[in-house]
Amino acid sequence: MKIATWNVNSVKARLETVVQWLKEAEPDVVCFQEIKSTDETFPAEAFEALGYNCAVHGQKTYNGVAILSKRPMEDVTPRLPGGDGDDHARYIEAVVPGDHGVVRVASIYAPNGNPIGTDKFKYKLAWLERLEKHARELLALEEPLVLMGDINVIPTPDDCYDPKAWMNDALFQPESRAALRRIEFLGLTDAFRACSAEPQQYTFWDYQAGAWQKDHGIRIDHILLSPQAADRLKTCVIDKHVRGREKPSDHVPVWCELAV
DNA sequence: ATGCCGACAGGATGTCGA
Repeated sequence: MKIATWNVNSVKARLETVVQWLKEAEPDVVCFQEIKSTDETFPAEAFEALGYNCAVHGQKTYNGVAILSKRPMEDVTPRLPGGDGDDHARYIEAVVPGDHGVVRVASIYAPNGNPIGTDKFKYKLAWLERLEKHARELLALEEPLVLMGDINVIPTPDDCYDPKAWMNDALFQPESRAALRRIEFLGLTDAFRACSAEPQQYTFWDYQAGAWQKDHGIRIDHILLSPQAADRLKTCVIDKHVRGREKPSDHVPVWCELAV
């Protein structure tokens, strides 16, 4: 089963680009982040025409996540538990049938958290703590689990072009990195790092300052696997070339192949 | 030191992203 994640930076502005990639990559399941559309305005028809079922948790203007699956999904849960009063659409989870049992998949859009020293940074850390708590509960199910999306954390200095340039950014704060480590240390495997130790492999390049041309990127889109999913991991790939196309998202797709 | 670019809402330009 090929399972992908992609922060598309507006599904409506990106529809042509996204459809082209879906036709080429043919993922069985794909998680989108930053769809920037409501459930009502999500262009489901374009994806249904390619054979996908859509589970959408959207909101107007900002955020918004979705899961597309060729096979019908079960147990669709459009929110992260906890955080009462939090109305950001940043999490959706569903169960997808495979050839040899089910896989639980979550599309995650963690808060950016900039600037540091503000309520936005506190919100980021609190949100990641909620994710940790939920991940602990899901891991107790002892089933193949794929937590994937724009986690908005640079895990190590090897995952950015210039650690100094990110020193004062929320994405590279010690507290942010520790929050991601705590989630991973519950027993989740970074699928990309399980397949490659190569440094400077990025999933995001800023639109500004010629970041793409200079390869000034960061790796912030992650695929985290439960032991039952990691045992079935065959490969994990960053579709870097997509960033060089017309009208690109600032993020590129990341996908893994699981023997499920 | 700051903006650079891009999407959005709305109808100019401020907010947000990372």
